[in-house]
Amino acid sequence: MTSSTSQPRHIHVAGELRQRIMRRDYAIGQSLPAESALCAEFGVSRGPVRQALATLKNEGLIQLSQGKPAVVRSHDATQTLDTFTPFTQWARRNGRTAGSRTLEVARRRVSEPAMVALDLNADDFVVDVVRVRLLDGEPAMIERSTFIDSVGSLLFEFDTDSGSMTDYLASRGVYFDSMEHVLDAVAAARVDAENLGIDPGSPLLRERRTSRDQDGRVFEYADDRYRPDLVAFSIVNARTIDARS
Amino acid sequence: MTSSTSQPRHIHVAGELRQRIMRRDYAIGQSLPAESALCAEFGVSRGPVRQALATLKNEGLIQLSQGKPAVVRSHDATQTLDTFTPFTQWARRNGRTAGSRTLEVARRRVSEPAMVALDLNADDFVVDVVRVRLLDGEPAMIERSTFIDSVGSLLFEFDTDSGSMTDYLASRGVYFDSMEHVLDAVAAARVDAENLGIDPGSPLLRERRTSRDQDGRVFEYADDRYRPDLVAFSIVNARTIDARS
DNA sequence: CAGTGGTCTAGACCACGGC
DNA sequence: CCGTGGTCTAGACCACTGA
Repeated sequence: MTSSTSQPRHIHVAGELRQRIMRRDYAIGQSLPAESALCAEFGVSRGPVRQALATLKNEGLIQLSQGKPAVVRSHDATQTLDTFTPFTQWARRNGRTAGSRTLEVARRRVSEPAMVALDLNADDFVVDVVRVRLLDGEPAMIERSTFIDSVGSLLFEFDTDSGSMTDYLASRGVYFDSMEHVLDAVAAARVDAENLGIDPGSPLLRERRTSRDQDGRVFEYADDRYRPDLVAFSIVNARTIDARS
Repeated sequence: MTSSTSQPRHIHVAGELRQRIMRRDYAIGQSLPAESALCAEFGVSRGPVRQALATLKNEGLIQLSQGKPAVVRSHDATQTLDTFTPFTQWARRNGRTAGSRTLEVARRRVSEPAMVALDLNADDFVVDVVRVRLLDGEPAMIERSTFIDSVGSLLFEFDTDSGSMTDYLASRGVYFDSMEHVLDAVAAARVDAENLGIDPGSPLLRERRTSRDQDGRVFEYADDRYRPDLVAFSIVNARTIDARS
């Protein structure tokens, strides 16, 4: 009877340990309890415990090595693969307020790059959403999302300035299951510059994203451009627990 | 008696499946054999098979879902967390030739940003290595690495133009175990522009990297600047097999 | 040397997918 | 409905760590 109705044990263990680490119960460099101790404490076998530790390792929180217990590496999971969490959630987690100013929501024929990414035909319709995203009130990013028609049509019933589009889509049964990101740099176009309050030609960090739902279907293509003085991407590239060769 | 002396079974299974996928034995969208079939074929229990599948999922090669076998998502693992493999290896894997033109290898007192990243004192010595990295003969990136003294001193016995610094360090017992990357964009400084053959002020993709060895010690800090017209970072952000909350 | 994590097995139960 | 993957257990062996 630990907490909610029925959560997989390894998730519960991971959550509990993550909380302790972020609460700074352990100093950086300090060891976690041995696996056997964790098994005893949580009343589970080694499987779930090891799965939980693998999760924390992937989040960059701990360091695993053979022969000795896991060691705390970092107190916050901000810098993670999960840095690619949706803008709103990311801001909230970092104690900042996210805002949004919608420039347009339009149903139209698909553009060239989106057509390729979404695997559509030239005469297919899509829904484009262009928004300026604010961090603590300041323009930090300009986001150009293109959704396949079936998903995009849901957005006309949604106030795109009000909150998290991700949460809204999830409530309508569309989950972001995996995303593919391509990162590079571009010079700010005139529109970009005007909306972000910077000089044309100054460097922007660009993220082009392809999102898939739980069934592996691509449903979003996005071109996001960030002001590098306000936002940077941080990624922990821990050798995956099982990738060695 | 499958292959080498004694390789963990899950690594062998992952390698075999990876090879089949990249060899295009399965079309994209096609299902892999069921876990039970894989168990039978490789003569192992479900544990190793599932660990192998988790690896491939993390590499973005397959899609896992409950109730049905894994589905092939991509034929090549180029776009992976492992995109952060060392430059030389990355180039080789993509069928391109990597080159290197060393600008300097110098032992000197640590610079401000490296001091912070490496957790050193202002009067500590480090070894700076500045190189222009070439792709098929063309300048693609300028790399400024700073190594802690004990590691950097190894580099004076190494021809930094000859091959992979990573491989060389590994041969001397220094392994890159995990790295932390911060990505943003900067305008090309005059030096950058000259060495990369571009205009000053044009946008560059910057990667600042902190590398740790197998014991979790930070030993390298690097500031790499890429020409965005030649290189982009590609990352697959699959929901980790065990991270759900 | 004893304790630890890395790996593996055999068997089990459940929730979900598709027929 | 049966087969699938998601999860879990109990027990085992080995390689490595550190006193």
